[in-house]
Amino acid sequence: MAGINRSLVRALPLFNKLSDAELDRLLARATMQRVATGEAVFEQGQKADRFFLLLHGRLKVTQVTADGQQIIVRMVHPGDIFGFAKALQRDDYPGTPTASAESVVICWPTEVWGQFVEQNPHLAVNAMQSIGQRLQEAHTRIREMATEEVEHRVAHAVLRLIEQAGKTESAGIRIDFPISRQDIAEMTGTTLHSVSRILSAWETKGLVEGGRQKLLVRDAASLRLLAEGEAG
Amino acid sequence: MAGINRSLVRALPLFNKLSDAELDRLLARATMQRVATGEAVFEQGQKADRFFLLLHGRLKVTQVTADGQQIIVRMVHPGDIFGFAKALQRDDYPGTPTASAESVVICWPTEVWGQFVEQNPHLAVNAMQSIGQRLQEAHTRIREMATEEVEHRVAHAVLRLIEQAGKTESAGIRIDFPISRQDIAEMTGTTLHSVSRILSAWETKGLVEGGRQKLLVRDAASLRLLAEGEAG
DNA sequence: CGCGCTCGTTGCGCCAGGACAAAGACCCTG
DNA sequence: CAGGGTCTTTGTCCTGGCGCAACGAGCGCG
Repeated sequence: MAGINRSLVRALPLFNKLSDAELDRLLARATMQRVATGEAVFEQGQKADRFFLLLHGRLKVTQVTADGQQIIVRMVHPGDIFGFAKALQRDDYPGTPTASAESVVICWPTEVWGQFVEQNPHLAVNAMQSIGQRLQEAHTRIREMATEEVEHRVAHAVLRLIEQAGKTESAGIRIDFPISRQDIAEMTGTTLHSVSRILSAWETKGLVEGGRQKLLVRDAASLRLLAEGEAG
Repeated sequence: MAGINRSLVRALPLFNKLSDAELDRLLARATMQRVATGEAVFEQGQKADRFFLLLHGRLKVTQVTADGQQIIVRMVHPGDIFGFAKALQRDDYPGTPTASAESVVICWPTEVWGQFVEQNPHLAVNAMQSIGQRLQEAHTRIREMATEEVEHRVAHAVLRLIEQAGKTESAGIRIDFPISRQDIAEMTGTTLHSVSRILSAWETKGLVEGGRQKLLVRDAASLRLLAEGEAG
């Protein structure tokens, strides 16, 4: 498909052991797609006929419960694969990936996955490592939700965000995409109100600097202390 | 290795596309090991040099937090692989699998994994599906912990247990291995006390029947209603 | 067969944090 | 630059469920 930046894809860990020829065959089956901010790539419950790779931008994957509550399952960063339902033995997508920022994805029909793995075991190994890491993260989150109180959980979430999407500025580290208090609440299993209170308190202490859909971490070290230690 | 029940292994979904010859080569590298109740197969933090398959019995995988709190990450059922850290790009085991009942495991050196996947992509695909399901379960648990209150979470946990380890008896469905209130608490992110209160209440309503390390579900349908619906 | 240990039950007080409410602050649009 | 929508802040109240404490019950062991 014309338009896909081949060297960008080439550099992804997921494809690190593929030959150029193999990569080309893979890209030949791919389609590129632009996703505007606020738009969903697909919807929860929809039949899973494609899987995706995020090239640019940022997505948040949400799930809606039966009673309408929403949670953010994870963020998708550039280079991540998502919409992998079929390979995970599901017929429908378990969540909805929505663009938090202007994004570009490429996608393949699900059949392609099986075909390529047969010919190239490395791909499966790499994908498994990537899914394995997601599993680790999920377990970490479960542990946090079970044992830590809200302020610690929010601290951990923010630290994770600057790790995965932090851009160093003169005043500190900025989270590189628009994120609301509501988003952070849905990532940590609390309410918008509690997050707002906590961030305000941190701002008073000089740990962070807020703003509409913005967050700048001034003092990551103190935040880390707060996240780990018992004392605030 | 002598002593491994080949037809039992043959029947596992994980190996469903392997030829008999391939299976034999795999088993040739395996070691069998008996694990007594209460004993750990390995310890959290230990260097991951082997991976495992549970043949018989039941394991609970726990993680301990820095401040000493414990949670149950998941239960391992017969046929499940565990201790997969290396394939997931970790050097050490993230948790401790402890036998809840007399168990038998087989294990391989981690190097074997890479070798076999190269020769047999199906194995990778199967393993990925299995890990994918674990990821789904983890997300489900995260969603529950974020949105549901304790009684609902406990209901879900118990339902999951009878699904994965339920033995139908005349009076209802029994959980087929010793499980304490503390265990259920660690699975649902609450305290032993709350679980005890909840189960007592259910017993009064005739939904379950308790006992020391025992649990019998008398009325799974009502429990399911309680887990899903808003009303108790 | 009685002693001790582990596991389970239950009562009570307290508080983190959720629910509700209302008022700013910021941004886009016409 | 006025108006409306969205996001955020902050206050007040209220409750689920945790912490603490003490007791009861089943099980294994000498």
